[in-house]
Amino acid sequence: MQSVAAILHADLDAFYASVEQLLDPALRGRPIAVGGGVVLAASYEAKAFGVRSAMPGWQARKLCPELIFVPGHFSEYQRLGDAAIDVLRDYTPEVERISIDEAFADVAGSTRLFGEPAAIARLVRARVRDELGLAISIGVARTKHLAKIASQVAKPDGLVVVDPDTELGFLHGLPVELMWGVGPVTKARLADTGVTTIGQLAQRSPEAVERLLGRASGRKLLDLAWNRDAREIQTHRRAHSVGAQSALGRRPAAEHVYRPALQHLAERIAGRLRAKDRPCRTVTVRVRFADLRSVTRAVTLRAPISATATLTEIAVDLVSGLLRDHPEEKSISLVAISASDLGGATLQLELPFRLRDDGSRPGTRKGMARERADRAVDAIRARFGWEAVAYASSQNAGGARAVPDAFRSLAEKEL
DNA sequence: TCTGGGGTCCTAGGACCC
DNA sequence: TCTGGGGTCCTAGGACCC
Repeated sequence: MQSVAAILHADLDAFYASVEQLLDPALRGRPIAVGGGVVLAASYEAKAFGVRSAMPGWQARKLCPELIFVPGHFSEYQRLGDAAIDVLRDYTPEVERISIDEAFADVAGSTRLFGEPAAIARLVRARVRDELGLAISIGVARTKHLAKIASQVAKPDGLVVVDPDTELGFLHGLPVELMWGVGPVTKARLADTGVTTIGQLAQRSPEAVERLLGRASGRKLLDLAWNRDAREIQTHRRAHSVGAQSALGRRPAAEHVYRPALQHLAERIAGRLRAKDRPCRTVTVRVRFADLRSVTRAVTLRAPISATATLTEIAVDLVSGLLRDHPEEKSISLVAISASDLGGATLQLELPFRLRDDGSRPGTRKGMARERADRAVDAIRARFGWEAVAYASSQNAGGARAVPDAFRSLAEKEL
């Protein structure tokens, strides 16, 4: 092997639930779930009963009658997640954060200062335990994919180092669903052809796997099965899309239902676009019907937009068109907006003939009014917080079932 | 009692241009 | 007069990840 095993994958164990047990000692050792109407996260004690995230609250209670629901300390999750990643950064700047509780790190350049990768992993685990009170599992391997699998195998609260000389032996004994990109559907398709382990997958011909899973997915999966993974750590990743969605329960497919919901989503999205100066050119909406089937509609504009009112109007138009195409659907259970085709972060100059957000020329009465309104709202929110002001029609759009906005923010990626 | 929310990537087909 | 094909952009749907 040419290179050493110097990629770390670090993953905080049952993160949200562990933070709650850290904050309240009475919760330690007990089955708990963050959330209420729906389980946002579960402790290991709750998982032992079959409780999973995204599970409806009533179902979780049925599986585990002693389950304790806690509302969640979202700002603490952010603080402690950041702090744990910062521990990794003390050993290398080559850190790629995947989510609030998970990151890759390349420590190949750090061994003279801090010792072997495995020693660095032990240091990180001990410091996260001592300084933050949290368990973090780490996998160490030559590639990202293998490090990620190793950290999964290491859980709970463990360390697994995969030696470059024995990596295929380690990999091939494991079930296929541990691989990145193998979910329930792919797992079932593979099982139909007798493949349940990564080793069995590796023995299949490329043609057979590509026929089964498609060209790109098949190749990718076979590469991973042979640990051919050339991906490097990416320290600065920017999002390619920004979206938001809102579950509605079961509501009539009528404008008085979806307009306020879309308005609220558009506010959140357009605010993020303006904050990073990354207007979007493509707007996609999704509507989920009562039977959980969902359909999408998209439009790509000639000029990029970031005004809340414009995004709202486009989304409302797309959704009403979509519903006209499905007259048989009388109720909807979710609406979503996604903004993509994002512009660069460079400041846009006021070119005289450039089309504005709303398709009008700059300086028109409509365009100027929208800009003034957005700028005023952005400024108030920057000073007094998001809740300080709302566009009239989006008030109370969330409803009692909604997940708190603070929870949503945790999953947002850097724009 | 009925199933969250924010993202990425891939496939297939059509429109359009050269 | 008929047949062809590649490339790009866009839309819709789906699988997957955390």
